[in-house]
Amino acid sequence: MSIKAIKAQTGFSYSTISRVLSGKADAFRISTITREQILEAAARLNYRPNILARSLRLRKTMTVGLIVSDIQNPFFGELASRIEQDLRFHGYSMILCNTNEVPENEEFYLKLLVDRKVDGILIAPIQTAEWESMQILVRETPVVLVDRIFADTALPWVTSANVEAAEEVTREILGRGYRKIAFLGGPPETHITRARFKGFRKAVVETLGRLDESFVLSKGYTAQAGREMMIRLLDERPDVEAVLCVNNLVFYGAVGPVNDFELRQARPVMMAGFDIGEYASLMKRPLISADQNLAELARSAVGLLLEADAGAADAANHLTIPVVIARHRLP
Amino acid sequence: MSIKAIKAQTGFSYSTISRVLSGKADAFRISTITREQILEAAARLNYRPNILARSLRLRKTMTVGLIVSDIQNPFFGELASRIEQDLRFHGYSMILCNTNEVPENEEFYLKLLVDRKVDGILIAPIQTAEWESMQILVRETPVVLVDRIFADTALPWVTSANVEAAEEVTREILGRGYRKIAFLGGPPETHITRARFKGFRKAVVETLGRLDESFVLSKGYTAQAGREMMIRLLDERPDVEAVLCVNNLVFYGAVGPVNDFELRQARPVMMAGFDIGEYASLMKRPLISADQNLAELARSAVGLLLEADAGAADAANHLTIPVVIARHRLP
DNA sequence: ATGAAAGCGCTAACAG
DNA sequence: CTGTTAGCGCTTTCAT
Repeated sequence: MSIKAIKAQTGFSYSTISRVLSGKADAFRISTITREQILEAAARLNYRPNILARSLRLRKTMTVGLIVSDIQNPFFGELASRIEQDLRFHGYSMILCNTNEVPENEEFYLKLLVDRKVDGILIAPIQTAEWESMQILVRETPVVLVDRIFADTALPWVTSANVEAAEEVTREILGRGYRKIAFLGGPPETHITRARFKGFRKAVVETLGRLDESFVLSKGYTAQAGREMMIRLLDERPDVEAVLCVNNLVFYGAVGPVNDFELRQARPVMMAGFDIGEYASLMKRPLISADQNLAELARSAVGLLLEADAGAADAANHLTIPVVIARHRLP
Repeated sequence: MSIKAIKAQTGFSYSTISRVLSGKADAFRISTITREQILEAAARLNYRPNILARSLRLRKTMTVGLIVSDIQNPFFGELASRIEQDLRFHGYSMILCNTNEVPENEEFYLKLLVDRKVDGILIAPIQTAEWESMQILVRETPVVLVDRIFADTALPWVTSANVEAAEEVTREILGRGYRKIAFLGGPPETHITRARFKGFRKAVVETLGRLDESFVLSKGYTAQAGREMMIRLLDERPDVEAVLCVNNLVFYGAVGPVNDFELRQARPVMMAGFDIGEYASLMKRPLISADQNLAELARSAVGLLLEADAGAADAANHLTIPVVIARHRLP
């Protein structure tokens, strides 16, 4: 009823009105007087185009979906925020979907987004490989993986230099004289845990000759998992001197038990983790954080997706972003 | 092209196919054999309805927008997550918009959501009153305010019992013998800051007879603001004994300076704040946290919105949810 | 129990 | 420079 209303007011046709309203007046050399009348009527009637109708007609929604596993995690909060800003800069809106680390939700949202005819999907997947229905959906809509990725896939992805970062942090810990060093991981088959453990193991094996398996735990990416792993570790290996946590939440979960332990034993435990970022200032303890470059991760992911959307040949579509090591309260 | 494809395969008409596919087969007493053929063809062709077309036709998108000020804040992360779950339970999707505490973005997103024909909007506003263009937009789409609200508005809202919670926390601090107690607020004209300060002042004045204004600061809701306020407070009133922070981020920003101060002065400062939640376990310090009931806040907000969407008479549409006081590392 | 046809609001040939 | 018209994919009277 809306262009129609302007038509009723001004007497111009659908096409002319549509042209003026979507900024194509110049291209069609619409007369100034006509433009003015149309724009005036539009303003007066408070005209707003119906995006649904436009999208249906153009087969383009100017919307992309972002699927993350845990929006309560400030890491994903920042990632989502940055991606949204980048997308908005390019004229796209974002629909944010939160799977809460539940694999079934991943399929649900993927379908939802495809049904909504989004122009593309960014996903930090929970699952460890392309599942069946994903294969089908992906044929319709460009998908880019970010942060968490599948090891072997033709899909474009962008992730951090996880192996290198974990190795560097571990070497730093070893360089400070700690020997009994543990790793608290997420689900063992996930890319992030595998990559970070790989770097950790490399540094330990190359420095100490061997890795003591009783120092390696893996359970999940949540604070709850971190807490449980740490309690178990301190119980089974009370001689532990340092620990590397696979992500921020595992670190946050582990801190409590470590604090208690230190009080009882009067001996500090060195802690390190990924993406502690700002939250390092809450703690009085020394710590090392490998902070991913979220700005770059977001920018690259959006870049890859928009390229894919524009139908670009998938050239260099696998990107790895360096990680920055930050030392807190350390000499 | 999609119902059309099934039509081509089965020979049935648009109407019959549409009826079967949208579960109205019983109502129209479509014969079993027909249903089977249609469903079989749909499955084979991997049919998915075009939501855009359906929404355009039905004038209903089954989507609501949520506008928050800072999605990097785990508080809003949890709020968004809970609201999304509740909405999903009722069959709605959610578009999440992040204003980053920038007022202009608020208007931008409000327009965007209205243009997208969302069925309703939930918003935790930055601004302190209904601004002009909001008035217009709101005529088209139901809006419910959550957490941050406007003091005097006919719009439905749900918020926490902020005055009472702040008062209770302050009395608890005073009851523990602290006298020189400060308040770190957000922007002074915002509802949350006003309400929490009101409770704080009431407890202080009733207990001590008067409130020393040099213990009251207000700047913003970010960690940066919290840090700056705390540094200034410790500089100007180094005799301060306790501090109540208006929200979690202000608390997080304030912790660093307080830690340093305590080390220098060998005297502890009691800290309290809102919605510290899980993050309390990161810190070794005693603290008091007034934790909002996010589950209930989310549930109520969604309830009010769906009622408004259903066109219910706006009966009791202003809800206040109790807050829980949590003591950490305190006798 | 099924079909024909109109219309949601918009854009883009095509026509002048 | 402007207008006519078809059609995006779906739902829904109104017929039969």
